[in-house]
Amino acid sequence: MPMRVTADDVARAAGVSRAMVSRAFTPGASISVRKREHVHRVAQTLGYRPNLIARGLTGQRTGLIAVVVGEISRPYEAWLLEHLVKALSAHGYQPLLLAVEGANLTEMLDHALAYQVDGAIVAAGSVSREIADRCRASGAPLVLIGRVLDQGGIDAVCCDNREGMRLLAARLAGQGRRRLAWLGGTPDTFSDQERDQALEAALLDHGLTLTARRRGDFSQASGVEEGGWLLDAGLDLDAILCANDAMALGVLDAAAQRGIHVPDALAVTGFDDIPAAALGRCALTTIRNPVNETAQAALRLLNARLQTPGLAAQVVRVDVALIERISA
Amino acid sequence: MPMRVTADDVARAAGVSRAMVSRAFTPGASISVRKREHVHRVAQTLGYRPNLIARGLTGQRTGLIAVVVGEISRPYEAWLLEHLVKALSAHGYQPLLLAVEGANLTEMLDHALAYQVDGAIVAAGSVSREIADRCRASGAPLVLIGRVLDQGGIDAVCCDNREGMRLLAARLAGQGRRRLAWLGGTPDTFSDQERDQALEAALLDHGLTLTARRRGDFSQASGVEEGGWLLDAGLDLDAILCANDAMALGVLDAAAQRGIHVPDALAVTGFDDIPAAALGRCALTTIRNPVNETAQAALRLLNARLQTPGLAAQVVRVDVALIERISA
DNA sequence: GGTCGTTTTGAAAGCGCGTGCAAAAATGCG
DNA sequence: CGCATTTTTGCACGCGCTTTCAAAACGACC
Repeated sequence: MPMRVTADDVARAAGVSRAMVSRAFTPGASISVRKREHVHRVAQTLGYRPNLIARGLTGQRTGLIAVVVGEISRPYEAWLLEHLVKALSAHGYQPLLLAVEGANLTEMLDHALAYQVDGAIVAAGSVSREIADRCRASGAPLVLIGRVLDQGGIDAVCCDNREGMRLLAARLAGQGRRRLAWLGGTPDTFSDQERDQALEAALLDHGLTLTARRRGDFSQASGVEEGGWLLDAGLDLDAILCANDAMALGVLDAAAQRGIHVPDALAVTGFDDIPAAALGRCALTTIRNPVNETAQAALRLLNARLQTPGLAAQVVRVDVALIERISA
Repeated sequence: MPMRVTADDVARAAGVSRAMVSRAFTPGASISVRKREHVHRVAQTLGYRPNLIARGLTGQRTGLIAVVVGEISRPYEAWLLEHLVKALSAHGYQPLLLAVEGANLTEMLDHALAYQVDGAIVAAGSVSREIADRCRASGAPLVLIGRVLDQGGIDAVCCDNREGMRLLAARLAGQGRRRLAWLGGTPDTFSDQERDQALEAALLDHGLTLTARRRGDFSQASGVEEGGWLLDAGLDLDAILCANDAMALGVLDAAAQRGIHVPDALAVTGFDDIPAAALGRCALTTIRNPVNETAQAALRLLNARLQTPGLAAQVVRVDVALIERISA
C-alpha cells in the first residue's frame, strides 16, 4: 500500500510551509534562492514530485493535449503521430492518444475534454462545427491537421495539395503520358477530395482528362486490389496517380505481378513521401508532405491560441515538393 | 473566457445537493432511480460532464495508463500501438503516450507517474529493476511487452520467440537449405537476443550452423543495406533469416535488385507477420506474432494487478504460428 | 536606532469532486 | 397509526496543489 510523498511531507521535513514547497517548484515564484535549493534538496531525498493532476485542478493548465489520429498502423498516420508526439513533448505537453474508428469522434473528444486537456490536435475524422464549438466552450483550442473546415474559424495546418497535384500533372504531361487513371482514397476524406479536385484542375491545364478513376481506402492492400483492377481493365494506361503513397506502393506490386515495367510502360505516383516510398526496387516518385513542419506548425498554432485566446483562426499551408524517383 | 459547468451548477439547477450530482454519475451509488434520471437530464441540458481530473484527485484511479513505445513509425510498433489503444479504450482507460528515444525512459516514466497514471505498459527500451520499483512505489503496476526481466517480479507478455525460431529452422532445414545467414536487429534488445539465441539452438537440432551473421536496426532500410552486404559477400547463401519483418522486406528488395530469385535461389524469413508482410510481389514467410492477443493479455495482467495488488508477477507467453507464404 | 520600501514567508481559501456520517424520508409490519 | 428498518439525502471534510493577502523579515538610508 504505497503512500505518495506529498508537498506536506516535504514541507514538514524541510521546516517550511507547504506554500514554500509549491513555490520552490514554480518557476518564477517569489522565493529566495537559498530556500528553493534547500526545498529541492529535501524533495530529492524524499523522492517528491509535484502531483500534476492536483496541479492541473488548480491552475488552468494540465499539460495534456488530446491527439486524435486515425488508424495508427497506416504508415502516414504513424509517421505523423511520431512527429506530433516529439513536438508535443518538446513543448512540455503530454499527448493523450485517441484513435478514432468510425463516427465516435465526438464521444472520444468529449471524454478527452473531461480530462481538462489544454487543447486538441485532430488529424482524423471529419470535425463538425458542433464539435469545434464544444471544444472552444471547454476552453480547449482545436487544431486540425490535413483538413480545413471551409466555414473557417478553426486553426488548421494542411499541406498544399493543389500545388502537389500540379507538380505531378506537369511531370506526367511532360513525359508525354496521356492515358491517366486516378486512384482515390476513402470518400468523405478531406485529402481525397482536395487532391482529386486539384488533379482534375491541373490536368485540364495540360489539356488532359482522366481515362479512369477508381477508389481504394488508402491502404496498400487496396492499392494492390484496385491497381490490379485498373491494369486488367484493358484501358491501356500510361500512368496511375494515387491519393497516397501506401496505395501507390500497392499499385507498384500489382504492376510487378503482371510483369508491367515501371516506369517504362507505366508511371505510378504517390503522395506524402512516407519513409517506405524511398525503399523498394522501384522507388516512388511522389509529393513530399512535410510531416515535421506540419507538426511544428500545429504546435505553434496551439501555443499561440493558448496564450492569446482571442486570436483569429489561421490556416497554415505547408509547402510540398516533387520528389523525383524512378516510378514516374 | 469559457467557464466550465461544475457539479455545483447542476446541483443548483436540479434543486439537489452537490453530493447527489456526484452520486448520479457514480455507478452503484446510493441514489433513487428517479433522482438519478432527473440529475442526468439536467446535466445533459447544461452540458455537464464530471471533471475526470478532479475525480482522479480524490479517488485512487485516474483512468490514465502510460503507454511507452519506441519509434512509432516502425510498422510493428505502430501495429501494436493500435491494438493497445483499442484494448485500453475498451477497458475504459485512456492512453498517455510516451515515445522513448534513447535512454530517457526513466525520466519519461517519472513524468507520467506525476500524472498519477493507474499503470504503465512498456513496449520499448530496457526496464531496469530500479524503474520498476519506482513504479511500484507510486502504486502504478507495470506490464512489459516483448521483453521480460529475468530477475522476475514484473508482469510481462511476450511471444514465444523460441518456438518461432524452431518453426523457421525446421522449415528451412526441411527445404534442404544449408548456408544460412542471420540478420539481427538492434543489440541490447530483448527480441534480438532471444531470437538470436533461439535460432542458434534450433539450428543445432538440425545439425546446422550459421554461415554468416549481420546486424541491422530493425528498419526496412537496414534490411536493404545489410541484406545487400550479405548477398554481395560471395557467401553463396541459401537463406537469410531476419529478426523482424521490416528487415526481411528490405532483404527481399535487395535480392530483387540483384535479380536473385526468391524463394528458388534464396529463402527469406521474417518475424512478426506485420500486415505488409502479406503484400508485395513476394509474400513473406514469417512467424505470426499475435499483436491483438498480446495487447489483450497485457490488459488482463494490468487489470488483475490493479484489482489484487498482491498478486505474484506473471509472464505470459503468447503462441506463435508459422505463416507459410512464398519467400521461404 | 528609526523609518520606509522590498523581498520572503505562512495562513487560508479555493480548484471540482468523492464519500463517511448522521439526519431525514420512505417503507414495511403488526 | 406507531414503531423499526431501510433507503435516500445533505453536510462537511479531504484529495494535493496554487495563489491571493497580509504579516514578517530584511536591507538601505537618513
